[in-house]
Amino acid sequence: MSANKPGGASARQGEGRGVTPRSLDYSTWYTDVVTKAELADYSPVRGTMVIRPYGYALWENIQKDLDRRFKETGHQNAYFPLFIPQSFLQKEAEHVEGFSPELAVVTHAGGKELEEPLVVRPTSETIINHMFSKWIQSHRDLPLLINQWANVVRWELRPRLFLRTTEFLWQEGHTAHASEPEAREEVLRILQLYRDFVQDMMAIPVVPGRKSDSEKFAGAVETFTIEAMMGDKRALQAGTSHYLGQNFAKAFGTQFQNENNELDFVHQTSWGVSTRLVGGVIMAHGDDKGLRLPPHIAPIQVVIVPFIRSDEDRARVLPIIDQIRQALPQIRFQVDDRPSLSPGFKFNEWEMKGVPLRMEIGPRDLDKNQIVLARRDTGEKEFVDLDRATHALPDLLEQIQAGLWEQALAFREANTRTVETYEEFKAQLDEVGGFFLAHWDGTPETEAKIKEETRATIRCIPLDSPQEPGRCMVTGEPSKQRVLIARAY
RNA sequence: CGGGGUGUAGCGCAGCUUGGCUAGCGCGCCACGUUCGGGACGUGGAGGCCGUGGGUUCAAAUCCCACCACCCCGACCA
Repeated sequence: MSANKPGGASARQGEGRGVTPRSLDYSTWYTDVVTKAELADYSPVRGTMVIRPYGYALWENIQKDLDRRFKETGHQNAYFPLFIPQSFLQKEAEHVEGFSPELAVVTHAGGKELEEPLVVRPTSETIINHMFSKWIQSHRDLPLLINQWANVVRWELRPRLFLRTTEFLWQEGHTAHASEPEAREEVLRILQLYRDFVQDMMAIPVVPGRKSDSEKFAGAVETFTIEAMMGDKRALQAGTSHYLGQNFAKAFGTQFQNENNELDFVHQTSWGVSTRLVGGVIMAHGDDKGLRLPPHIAPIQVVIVPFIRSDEDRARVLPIIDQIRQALPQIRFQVDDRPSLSPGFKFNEWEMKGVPLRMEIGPRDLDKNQIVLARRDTGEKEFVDLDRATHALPDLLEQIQAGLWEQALAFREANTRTVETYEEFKAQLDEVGGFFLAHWDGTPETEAKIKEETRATIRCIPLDSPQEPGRCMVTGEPSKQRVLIARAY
């Protein structure tokens, strides 16, 4: 039976109340979760999406915490324009080569053809350097630590909700420093910041590492990455931090006078995470009932479903709810008192939306002076004495945060293998998939061969794995360290 | 760009092979009532340029041609 006939995978999409099971069709499961949890919806222009209020609230929570971390490390927010003169892109050779194929270009405006076409920014290194070159004169102007929250456009060939949309939201940090060591320190500081954020807030374990030359950012000297494992065992690049060296500084003349009265080019970094993180949290934690959100970033942490059948019930139940909410102002509550829907319907809906904790309360509970708490991560229900509720709720949220982390970590560990030979690698990749730690001779030729033959890529050269002499699994040439290889999004 | 599909009510689909009745079904939506501790039920109701343009025909959702859009798989990528 072909995939698009009735009964095939895509025919199931959107059907019924639940989502397509992950085991049946992971890709359709993902799309189902995004649309049914009301995170996003398709927009009329190919590859673009509308981020719906619930999805946007999730992004805002991500933004809020990251923004705080950026500011704590001395960065300031600014905003640079969407339009960039086409000639700017062409000033840095690798940059233009890397981005040309995916640019959206404005050629007409105000009813006339433009003198010079404008590129809709795919990233802002060029326009920011243009400005930096005006703002920086002295070593006293450095370091310059700028971040911007923005939308960017990349005309990707194969879009996918949140993971790769034509237009996406992100933050891009751009910094200029007086020396290479200082800039490199910044690159790793941000990588660590990203790692802490994704692990502590999103409960997704990541492998920090350096990208191979062929995988690095167009125009960078070195690119660092955090790589996460998704529920189908594929890798997701969750954030990148680039050491740009003096490449852009030289292209744009971003110079300063140092303490020795010499003119020098600044050393730069850039780094970003995007709305792709939302896709990451879906695929790292979601199950066949839908989304499972880590409490630290969940727009709604506790949904309260009251059982109310009469005014008398209402008079008993609502004050208790108010009391609990007032006692816990730090928790994000939502009370679902929609009268026309049955409790079962509500339970399923909030499970689809991944709310970490559900609190049930009705006359029957109040008779016993208790409430019911149901965890989204384990599905467990427990009865809690009313007077213990204000302690139980925050405790449980932390347990759920930790529980999701433990599950994701255990899953990654169980699906990460060290392999010695290319045959072993290929067999295991097809049979079980996942992350592979293997020796590589460091050449682009071998890297290309692996990619060509297996569709897996070298995700990174991990930073925190030990130096360990070995032989490349493909060529047998010497290698100093194992690298992380996987199929990726 | 290559391969595979799909466009019919808000969503999911049937109808097309073999042209013809008032274009159906499920879910959702609206009103009222009964329900409500794991996806409730009854009654009544609203909602359609059948993707777009052209052609064939007495007659087109249905046949022919062209176009457009979107989805899935690959190459590019945060």
